[in-house]
Amino acid sequence: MDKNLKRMATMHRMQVKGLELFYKQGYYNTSVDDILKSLSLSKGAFYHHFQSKEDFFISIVQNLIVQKVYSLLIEPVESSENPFRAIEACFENALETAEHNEMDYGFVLSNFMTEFNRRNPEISKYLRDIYKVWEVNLVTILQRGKTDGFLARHVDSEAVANYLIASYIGIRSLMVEGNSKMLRYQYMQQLKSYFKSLQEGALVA
Amino acid sequence: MDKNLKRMATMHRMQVKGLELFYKQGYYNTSVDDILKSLSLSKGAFYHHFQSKEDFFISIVQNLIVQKVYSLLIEPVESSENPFRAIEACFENALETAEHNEMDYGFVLSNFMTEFNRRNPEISKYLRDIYKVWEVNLVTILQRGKTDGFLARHVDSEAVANYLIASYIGIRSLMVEGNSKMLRYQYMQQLKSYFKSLQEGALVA
DNA sequence: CTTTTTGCCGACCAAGTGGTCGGTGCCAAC
DNA sequence: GTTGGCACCGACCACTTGGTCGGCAAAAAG
Repeated sequence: MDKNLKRMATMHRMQVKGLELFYKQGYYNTSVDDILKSLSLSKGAFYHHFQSKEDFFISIVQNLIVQKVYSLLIEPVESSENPFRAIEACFENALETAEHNEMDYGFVLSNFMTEFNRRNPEISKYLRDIYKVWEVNLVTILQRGKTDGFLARHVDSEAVANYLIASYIGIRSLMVEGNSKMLRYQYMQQLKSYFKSLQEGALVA
Repeated sequence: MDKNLKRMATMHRMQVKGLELFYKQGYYNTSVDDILKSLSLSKGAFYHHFQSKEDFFISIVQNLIVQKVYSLLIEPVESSENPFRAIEACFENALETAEHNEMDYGFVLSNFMTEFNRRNPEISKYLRDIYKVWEVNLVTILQRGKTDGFLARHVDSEAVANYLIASYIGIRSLMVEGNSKMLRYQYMQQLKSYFKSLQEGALVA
């Protein structure tokens, strides 16, 4: 009965190494053999567990990437009174994690989104759905921030959420080029400045 | 003597089609044959003009991509009194162009940057240099905006420049997923709100 | 103890990949 | 008009790609 355990273990090993290499080198630039070689496994093992390279990647998205985004960008934001402080803390932490990652290749989600856009609609859809959850989560806590008096009522929560997501994607993209500590600092500084303009009582015009 | 003209014309045709396909499908996912086939040219023609696929791509960066970024994001910003209005107009126009592009695959520069990061340092360098020029240009006009009294003097121009670049990269990334008109509108709205927080006389704390 | 199932092996395949090279026809210079 | 150079051709090469398949050892089921 622990055959099933072994099965799961091997699959998981493949997925973890797969994500690592796909993230590092890109999906199309990483061969199934690359992954297998670095795990000392055979072609047979791979196609015994997964139908195809594409099927394999989708399982990675559902099992590993979803989880990553949730634990790094969604859950940390959910519980706090002041949404600005919650988002700041979450982003600061996420950027710091990236900064201390020796081998940083950017925001996983956005990298894959770029690679698969209109080239593989099915995979794109899975990735887009993760974005959607993130966006909805941000909108929710921003709305709550309005009723709690932190955000000015005229502010468009969806617009703010998308602006936040955009800036996060972008800064993660820039950080890969190096100088990430400075970039993180500058980013947090401007984020706070931006948040000021959304506060109740900020000058609007 | 118009042999040279023909040479240039053919090379240019290859570069234009090459950029189109590399942009659409990615560099590693586009073969030299793909490009040649869609131009009805032969392998011989290609390797007569370019040393390698990599050399070919570098020539595209230097001849086409640099020019694109300059004319879309650098030159339009240079001449105006109010840097905020200049940047707003420039970004609005750039986003509108992207929006009306039937086949939009995101911001060329950032897509390729993602694809080549740490996988091909030489190409990465060429791309990074273009970013640098963009950043320096933004810093310059922001600094001028300070002496002209548009920006508060305590504002960190470099931080603002990077924040602007990040948000632009990000929103272009998001726009590819569709709904780009709404995203552009929301983005411009938040950009203006952010700019307010940088004005002389904005509440700081 | 046999039989079936299962995780895994690795040789093999067709279809590409980037790149080479001997050749061909055309245009310009003499 | 001969000749030399140049743009271009396309068969060919070694190698890699995603994917298949018959087989094998070990564990589970009978």
